[in-house]
Amino acid sequence: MFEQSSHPRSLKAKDSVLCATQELLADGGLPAATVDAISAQSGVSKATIYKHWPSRTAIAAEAFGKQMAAAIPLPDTGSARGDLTEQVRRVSAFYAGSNGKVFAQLLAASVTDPAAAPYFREYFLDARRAAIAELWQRALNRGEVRPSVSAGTATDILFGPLIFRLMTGHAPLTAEEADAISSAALDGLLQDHSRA
Amino acid sequence: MFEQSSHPRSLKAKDSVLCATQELLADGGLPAATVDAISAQSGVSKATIYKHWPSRTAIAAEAFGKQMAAAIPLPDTGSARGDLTEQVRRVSAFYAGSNGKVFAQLLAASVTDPAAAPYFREYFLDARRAAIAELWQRALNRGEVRPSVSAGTATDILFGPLIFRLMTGHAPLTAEEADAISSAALDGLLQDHSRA
Amino acid sequence: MFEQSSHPRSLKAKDSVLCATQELLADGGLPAATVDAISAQSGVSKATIYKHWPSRTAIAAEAFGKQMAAAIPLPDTGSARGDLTEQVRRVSAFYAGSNGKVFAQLLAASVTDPAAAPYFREYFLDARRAAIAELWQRALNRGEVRPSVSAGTATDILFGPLIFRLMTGHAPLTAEEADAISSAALDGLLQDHSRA
Amino acid sequence: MFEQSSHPRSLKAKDSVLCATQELLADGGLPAATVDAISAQSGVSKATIYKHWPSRTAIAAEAFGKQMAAAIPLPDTGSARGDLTEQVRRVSAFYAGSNGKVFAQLLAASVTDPAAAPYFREYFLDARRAAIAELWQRALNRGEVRPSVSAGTATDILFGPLIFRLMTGHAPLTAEEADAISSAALDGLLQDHSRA
DNA sequence: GAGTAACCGAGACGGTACGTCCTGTCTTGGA
DNA sequence: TCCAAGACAGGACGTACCGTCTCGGTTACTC
Repeated sequence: MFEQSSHPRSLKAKDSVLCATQELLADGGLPAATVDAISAQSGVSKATIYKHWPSRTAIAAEAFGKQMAAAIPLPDTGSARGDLTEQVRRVSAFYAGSNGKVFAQLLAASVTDPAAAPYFREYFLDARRAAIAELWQRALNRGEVRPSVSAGTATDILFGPLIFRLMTGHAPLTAEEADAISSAALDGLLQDHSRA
Repeated sequence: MFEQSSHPRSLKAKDSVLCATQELLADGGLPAATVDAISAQSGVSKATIYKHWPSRTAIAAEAFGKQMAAAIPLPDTGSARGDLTEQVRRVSAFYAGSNGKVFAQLLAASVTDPAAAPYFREYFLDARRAAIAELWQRALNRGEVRPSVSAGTATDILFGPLIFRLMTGHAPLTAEEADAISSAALDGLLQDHSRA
Repeated sequence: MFEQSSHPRSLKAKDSVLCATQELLADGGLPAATVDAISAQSGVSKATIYKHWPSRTAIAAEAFGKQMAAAIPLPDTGSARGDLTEQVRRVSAFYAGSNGKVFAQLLAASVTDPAAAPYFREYFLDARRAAIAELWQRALNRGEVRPSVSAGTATDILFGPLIFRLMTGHAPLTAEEADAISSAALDGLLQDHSRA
Repeated sequence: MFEQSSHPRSLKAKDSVLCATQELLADGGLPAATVDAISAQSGVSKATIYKHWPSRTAIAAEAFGKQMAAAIPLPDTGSARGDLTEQVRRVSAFYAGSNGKVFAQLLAASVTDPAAAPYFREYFLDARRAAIAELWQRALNRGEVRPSVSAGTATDILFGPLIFRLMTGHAPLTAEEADAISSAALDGLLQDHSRA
């Protein structure tokens, strides 16, 4: 029930590190969040940092993920189409902003650094995908979406294009583009009678 | 008529570099393709290498892109649905293999290294997207696909999910999954009368 | 009658530490006798260790000194020349062995770590020098040695060369070399007619 | 004849390093001469430093050795006794000063760091011992010293005691003590009638 | 053909970050 | 009251790679 660690200072150190990392990420993106810089800014020694995280990418993922957890609240418009359209728009806007840059750097770093991948997934993907899955299940119960399509597949189709554009920059992430994507994708995901 | 470059050695040097890089990529992925290693393996000095490319990622993009150019020939099944379904399957299979790993590393590196992004786009995205766009246009002419959806949007919806999975590894890239994606996506992209 | 110390654990802790340190020294020399390693091996916490010794070198000096106290018993051949020659030979042999290595490391560490120097002196030098001094005094009483030379100076002249060789390794520490040193030192370096 | 290195910058870098190290040694002794500090002070990167020397002790040995090469010129009083007595006095005075501290640290470090030992020997021992050997040979030719004693043994007997005292600090390094040592060593320790 | 550029290999170099190691202090909770 | 257990800051270590630079030899055009 309670934090029973015999050494509660761990918590203070972790907090300091995450807080310092957030500042560094905000200032200079992932490249600025070197372990040395985090150590200097947080007052936590490198050795301690490496006791808590396997790599700097993992730290950054946790720091940025926690900070961004509530940045994109799930919409509730009453309809699956409305919810999903809005959510695609929100995620697109998030990716388009300065946070999107950091997110992309983080995702990129997770590819290179296998130790960080689980952190990235935990702090960015899992919760969000679960929320979308719940939303999808509700819509399914209401008969709004095609039962043949799984929540995971739907999520990938709706948000994969945004990731694609974020990573390669081959197309903009404007609200119009977001709507174009969600509109085209939803026509295949929703039941016919739910289509616009 | 003849090669009239005043310094044809450039060409040999470029070739050597690209060839060496391909080998290094095949052996140890992008991390193995350090500039020092490329220089050593190719016999081309670092100075010369930096005369031809802005960064190691650019070299790797060009080397890997050229090698993979013909790895995924566009299908021609006679129908838009058939072509696109098959293409999604092929790309998915490519991503799932060992080359997909390198591709992911390359895409990740392009995020970090702005100088390499154009190379990545030229050698991986542009030609392929153009080909899909052409395929899309043909389908459009035949009335198989919805005119409201642009080729770019369609491409992103079909292949973005694969990129998403490749980068995060949150879901497998099997043929079944590829079909699930293309099937669900195409229902929104194709004209009603073309749907399965 | 019984162990009546108010904190008998101290004694046990000291013993454990010294014993553990001896093992570590035997296995890997001074570099292996890390405070963490000593703590782990002895089951005595670092805090407790630092209550008893000022530094790890001090621990090692005490541990190794106690162990080696009786390793080189003073000879008693009946004559000053015989005793001193034999003693130089014994010390040389000791230095030449694997224990000599540890001894050298300890002496070296004492230079760097001022807190350990008294420990080193207590456990290695004082008793031995006192013994030699006693031997010297006996010889003096018997008229065997020059009264103009103090016991300390004689000790330095006889054993300084061994230390010199041990530390720099510029010459071997064989029995022959030991004899050459003691012989020359005991006789003097100059020709008789050149002496003051 | 001339320095024909294809990369003369090596020399500048080496010089900078040695010069910076000398300053650091003068200011804070060997502990101050960390590789990081040397790098910072000299403007030479750590990687380059490690290309030229195997360890910081080696750098310090070379830097300090070169600086001190001429610090103790060999005396020439006309007699072996005079020369050797004076030389022992000079070396003792050198050891007693602040440079002696650094010398002791260097010798101590050479024990711990095998890679540095050759540097120490080259820059401190070899030349000096060779000079003494020459002096010894001259004295031998003049019949001043015993032919049964080698130059090396004589050197060890005369200077070993100084090293011994320098390292352990068990006795002072005053001029009087130096004279006591050289006098006793040159004459021998035993009474004439006790000698073999 | 000899002269003269541009070009190239080789690799040293400064810089930056890495991840590891050990020390000596300090804290906590249990015996 | 004392201790084991071990977290922690601090700081040096030696390594890796980057991208720049300099050197001296070679090549291939020019005259």
